[in-house]
Amino acid sequence: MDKNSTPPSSRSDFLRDIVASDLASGRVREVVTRFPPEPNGYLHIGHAKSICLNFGIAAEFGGTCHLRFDDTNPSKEEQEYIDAIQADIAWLGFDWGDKTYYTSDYFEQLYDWAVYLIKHGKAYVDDLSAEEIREYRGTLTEPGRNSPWRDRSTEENLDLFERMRAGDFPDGYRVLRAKIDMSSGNINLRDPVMYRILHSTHPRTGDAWCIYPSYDFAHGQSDAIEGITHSICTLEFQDHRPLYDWFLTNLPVPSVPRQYEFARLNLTHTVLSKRVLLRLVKEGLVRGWDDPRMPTISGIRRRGFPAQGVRDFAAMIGVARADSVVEIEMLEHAVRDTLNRTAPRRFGVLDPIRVVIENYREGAVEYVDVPNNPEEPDAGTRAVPFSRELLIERDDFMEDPPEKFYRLAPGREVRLRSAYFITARQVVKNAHGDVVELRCTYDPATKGGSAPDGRRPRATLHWLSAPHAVPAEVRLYDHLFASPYPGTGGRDILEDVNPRSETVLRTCVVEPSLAQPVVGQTVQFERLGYFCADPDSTPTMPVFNRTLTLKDTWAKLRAKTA
RNA sequence: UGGGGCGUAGCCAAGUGGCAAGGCAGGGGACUUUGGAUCCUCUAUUCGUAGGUUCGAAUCCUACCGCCCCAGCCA
Repeated sequence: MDKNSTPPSSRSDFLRDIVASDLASGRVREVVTRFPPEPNGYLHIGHAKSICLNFGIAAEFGGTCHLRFDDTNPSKEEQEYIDAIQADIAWLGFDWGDKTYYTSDYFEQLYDWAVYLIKHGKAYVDDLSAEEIREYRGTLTEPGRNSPWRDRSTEENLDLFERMRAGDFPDGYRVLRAKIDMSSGNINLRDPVMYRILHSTHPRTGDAWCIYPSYDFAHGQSDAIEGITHSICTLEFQDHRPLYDWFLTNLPVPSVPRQYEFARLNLTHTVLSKRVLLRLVKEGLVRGWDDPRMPTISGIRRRGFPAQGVRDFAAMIGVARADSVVEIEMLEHAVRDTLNRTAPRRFGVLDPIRVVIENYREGAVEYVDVPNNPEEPDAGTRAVPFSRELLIERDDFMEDPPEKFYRLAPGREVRLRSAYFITARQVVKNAHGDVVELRCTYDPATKGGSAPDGRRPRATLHWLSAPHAVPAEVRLYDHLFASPYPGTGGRDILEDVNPRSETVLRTCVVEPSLAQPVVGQTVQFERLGYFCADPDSTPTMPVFNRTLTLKDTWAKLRAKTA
């Protein structure tokens, strides 16, 4: 197998064990899973875990995975989200063929099943108000009480339910409830609401309905209709499983799926709550759902994270039932790992300082060959212009260098990557004492970056020919939340937003090959990190988002010393 | 004081009665035309705690402790 596509580990986990044994025992012939997003927001990295799980299991066991929009609440759902969700899953690299479903496609069948339960005395129309229902439900430690409407006749229930559908009542006027057990220790079994009245236009069914099924009444039956074998969801639905099973055993469903739960993803320095994400967008704290700092799929895509890295991350963290918070460094590792193998190397200087090579012929230009990716020789080389006036990173020079600083300093020789060795001869400063230019000399014998006499400079710097350098804007990103556990201090979580999560640099320069970058392509600026061309790029000003820095042991050393 | 879950290293996580995988993070070193990458190497006598069963327990039993979820006409 190609090392570039080797999964981090072909692991087994409790879900794969269950699927394998169901297949072995013949309980199921073929595996059918589903990813069931509600189209009320954008998908985030937590959904990516679920997507990789559901599509991954289906693929590994030769089954199929459906995409089903769980669109039972038109007051929160929009077509924009339906479109974005599909784009995100496709980008992640999964293909659901023609298996696109909507819970709303089953509204008629669900309605019929509700009537079926009424006829069997297992559902009733309740006239209690929302508040009364809450009161009658009891508490965690006290049982609930039966609604006075619980024992209506079948005829009356049928008539009322029909009129609910017909639009005879305003929102919230009545609900249809399952008749189960008001004293159950499991609150979900205390006569859960099956249908509520909602005069709201649905993105798909328009105004055809004014009653909508609840999640509990829709999900299991939708699974059954589609022949889902393993209905995988997150831990908070554990308490709903008895209800999920109750509907399936009390209804003439075509198949009997089973629900399994796993722990949802939590990430340090990150918030994965649709509610909070929506607020960040609505309150303008970020550039939108696809802001490069957002943990949304569209955000990390714009940031430059490769889908492969996200998939590797999902495989790396595994699946279990214990609540956990994964350190974001793991995600970053997976992303760096794939980018290291695949990202083309380029030169970019974020904070340029001028270097004049005094012994280099004025007006001369030569092109040096630079490897596109040392990790992959087949990627070839490119020609980068070199001339008398260069630009290097300001951080790569120190007039009075501390110990362990190996880069350029007065009198010191360093290598310019793939070009020549240069030695700093003189420092030019302005009236404020700021270094504005370095006068250097080069050794013509070191062309290509190696010396015939075998001497080897301690440092290699990236560089640009000043007259050929292309101005660019670079946006530096850091964690959206500085705290590893945002929102835990009793503050409003939005107060924890890192004010330095985005830094815009407008005086950067990049090599000529990046003048018209491919938007969405991530390259490595050598020695700096990975950068992805942003859609905000214009023909005269490319814009790059810093995906991640390279690991920087010098920065770490310096921080430790300071 | 009801119901449902979960506790293995700083963080994920294997392990299902035979003597604690792996990854991330961190430390040390080698190599290096990216202070990147790569490569070596170190980090749990111990599995929430206490008892018990057994030749043998992270795995079985008992009790206790801690954490998470549930009282939407959200999903």
